[in-house]
Amino acid sequence: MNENKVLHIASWNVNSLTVRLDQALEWLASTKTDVLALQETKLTDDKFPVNIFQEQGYHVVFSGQKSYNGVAIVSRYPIEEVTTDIPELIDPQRRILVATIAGIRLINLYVPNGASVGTDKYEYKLMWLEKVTYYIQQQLNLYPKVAVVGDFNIAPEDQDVHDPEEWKGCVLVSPLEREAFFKWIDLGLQDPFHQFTQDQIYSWWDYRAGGFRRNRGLRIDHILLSEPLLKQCLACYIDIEPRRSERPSDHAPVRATLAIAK
DNA sequence: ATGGTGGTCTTACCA
Repeated sequence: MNENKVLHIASWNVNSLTVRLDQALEWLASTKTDVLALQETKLTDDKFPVNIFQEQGYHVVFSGQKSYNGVAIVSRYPIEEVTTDIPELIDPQRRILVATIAGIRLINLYVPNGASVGTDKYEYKLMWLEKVTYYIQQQLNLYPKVAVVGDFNIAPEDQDVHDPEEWKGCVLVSPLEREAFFKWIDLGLQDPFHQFTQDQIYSWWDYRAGGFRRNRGLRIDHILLSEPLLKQCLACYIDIEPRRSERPSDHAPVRATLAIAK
């Protein structure tokens, strides 16, 4: 007899794992999340709370630095073939963490913010996106099941922006950033989000000026799936609840449910 | 009303 099972994967920019550790643990447990990609942990590896996750029954890998950036993967399933650096990009900033979990090549990214169009940080973002494109292309050739998840710092379309006119041409929505996003789609990755009916469109709201209260948000956190994984995708949505918490991250987690054969 | 908030070995920088 065949039993249908599911895998819950998610991505969440926690903006300091130190501050958000209890929230993350509670959210992991209450949502039955199997695999969680974290961004902006802001922790050096020696300070990562390995034992706390292990005590809760999770495997964990991480790549961190002091004060800024930092990525991690928390998983109910064993984590294999871990990569923190890609040959295309020599970078002290810890923004990439790749691993194989339950037959899925999971690429966890914290894409540079880009500050504002025309700055050095914007140029770094475009360069970073281009280098990672080559890496993703290679991974798609090596693995049929690829998930690229994380804080992309790109809102792909105007429907992902609360006020497209106000944001027109700004960082996070500029044409060159969107072009980079759709290059990844052209490689064979797909964004399942708009294939499902959504209550919440946005994944990030600026802390300033009552951004969340006024729902002035953008959808910049994503889960992209290769074709074999897309066929297994039963749901994809943003869980706004953590953003309502006391002392929240400025990002809400994005989730996907994947059917797995048992 | 052209700002604001929040995080970090803080008084500057990042988002």
